[in-house]
Amino acid sequence: MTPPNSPETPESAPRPSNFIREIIIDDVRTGKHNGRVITRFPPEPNGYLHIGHAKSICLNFGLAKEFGGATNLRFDDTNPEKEEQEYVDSIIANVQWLGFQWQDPIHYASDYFQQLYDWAIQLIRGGKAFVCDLNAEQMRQHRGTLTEPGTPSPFRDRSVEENLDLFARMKNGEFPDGARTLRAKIDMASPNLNMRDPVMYRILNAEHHRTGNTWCIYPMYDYAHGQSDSIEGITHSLCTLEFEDHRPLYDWFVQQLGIFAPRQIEFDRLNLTYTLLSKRKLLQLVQDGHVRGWDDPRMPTLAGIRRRGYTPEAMRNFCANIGISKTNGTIELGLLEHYVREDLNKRAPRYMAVLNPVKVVIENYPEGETEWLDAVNNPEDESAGTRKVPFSRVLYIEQDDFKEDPPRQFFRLSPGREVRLRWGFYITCQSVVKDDAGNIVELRCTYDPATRGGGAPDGRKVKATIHWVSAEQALDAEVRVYNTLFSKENPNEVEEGQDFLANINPNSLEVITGGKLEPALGTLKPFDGVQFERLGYFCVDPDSTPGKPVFNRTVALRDTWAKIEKRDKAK
RNA sequence: UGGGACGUCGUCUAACGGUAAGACUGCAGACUCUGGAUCUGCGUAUCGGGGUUCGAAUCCCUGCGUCCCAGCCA
Repeated sequence: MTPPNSPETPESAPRPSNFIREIIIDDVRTGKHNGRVITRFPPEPNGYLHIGHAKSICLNFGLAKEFGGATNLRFDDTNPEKEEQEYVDSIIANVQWLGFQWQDPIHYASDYFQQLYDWAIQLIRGGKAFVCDLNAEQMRQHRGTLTEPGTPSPFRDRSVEENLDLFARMKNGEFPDGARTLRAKIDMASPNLNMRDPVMYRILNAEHHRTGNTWCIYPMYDYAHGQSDSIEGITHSLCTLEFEDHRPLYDWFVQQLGIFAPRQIEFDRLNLTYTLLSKRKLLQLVQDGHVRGWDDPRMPTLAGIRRRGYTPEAMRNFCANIGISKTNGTIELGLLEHYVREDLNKRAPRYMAVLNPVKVVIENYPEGETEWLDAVNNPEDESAGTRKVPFSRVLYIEQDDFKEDPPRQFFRLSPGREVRLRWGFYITCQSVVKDDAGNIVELRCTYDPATRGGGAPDGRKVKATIHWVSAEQALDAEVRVYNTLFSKENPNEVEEGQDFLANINPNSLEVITGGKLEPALGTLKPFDGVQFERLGYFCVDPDSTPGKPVFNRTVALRDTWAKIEKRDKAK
């Protein structure tokens, strides 16, 4: 197999394997299912997809593709109270954004409601299911505990006829919500709680986003999932570790029904430092206004990271390399950022932008004059070409790039020192202008016309190259700089009586309004990703308006100087 | 105190009875018109205790630790 996006990269580094892939290799080798591999990605449409889902998507689609199979997209829509069309739409868009194509058509568990109902009747006829009149509280009491067996429902031995009648009446809407359930008749003494006569159907007079009011009884996950897999001919049904205890039940239904038996295999859920991957908690962040929405660039949702500027390629590389196992681990955020930088470094065009400007006046440059200098768009990609950047007497540079009293390893501009302006000239700082309060308002510099383009004919060297923007042509921009949403590696680690909200990082969003951009940056479209030289990768936010661009910082560049500074401060 | 699963560098993953390997991070250096990128080097790990074996991360026993399960959620 050839990776589609990297023709120059031979398959030198073999795709990392994992235990599921080994199982499939073995199945294919032994001719199980005639070598067919069909997987599925089965989200419940009750929220937005997040990075954890990306791992599952990459696994399912990746494996099927590798073995010449296919992957179904199936919505597990068996709980109408929590599910909405909005979520269906966003999930479809997210899967496509990640770059995967499912086998047509899109499936829904709700497509199988009638078949599931018919199978339930079959189980009733076989004495394998019964209608139970216990309410939720009573059922809990009968279930027993982790250490004590349960006790059978008093309704367990109803006749087949009575069960058939009652179940039909449940379906016909004769009973209120919660009045009765249909339960599988398995083993109330099983050490696995899932096998203690689990509920198959509950009465729910709720409108379903697809089936409307056709049904007032809805199948439970355990009853619907395996059979849905079976109907679709799924060969390998991959899910996360918490479903291990459900596998015996999954197998039980399929076996009792005598239908095609997929194999459920469980793998570890993704955890990321400084990040929460729980739909419930993400929903709370949105509803309580801690973030600006599901697609807030600080959110770990796919909509959020897309807006943040993370690329599908980076996400796929990340997922392919974190591995699949059964260990409960936590990936460091830095690893994700590594893959983002790696991808963007190859592809993002470079521009110059000054986020915290200080004015520089080139004293020996003529007033009112502008010249256009050539700048390389991407040193990593010659085909990206060059562009013109205006240079004039008044410029902006980054405040951090000047220190009146430079510390030992500071190479940038300071009084009397010469540095290079990227793609421009060598300049030397002659004097510093301050206001009455002592704040620096302006740097007076001179330039060397012989260094045009950045080279010195006499061969003299400078230790630093800094970025800059010509004041006259500069575009004003809002730049949103993001930090982690939580200040703790594990946001769930809290003191007694607190919840994860206590760990929200108050500095997760920093809005810079006085950013200065080189003019070429005005031609970009929303979601375009670029590098601001020496600062990081940024992308255009959809909040941008024609006169007022808004950028999001995707991820900062690795910053050796910041590291030195931090270390020195710690001393 | 039931059942299910899992313990390998700081983190994640590999090694399938035969020299514990890779990635990220960290540190040091080279190079550089981005203190970017790239390149080079260095470092740290088999949960504990027994056993089987010529040989154990791997098999067995035992202890310890972590995660999941008592929804008419998925």
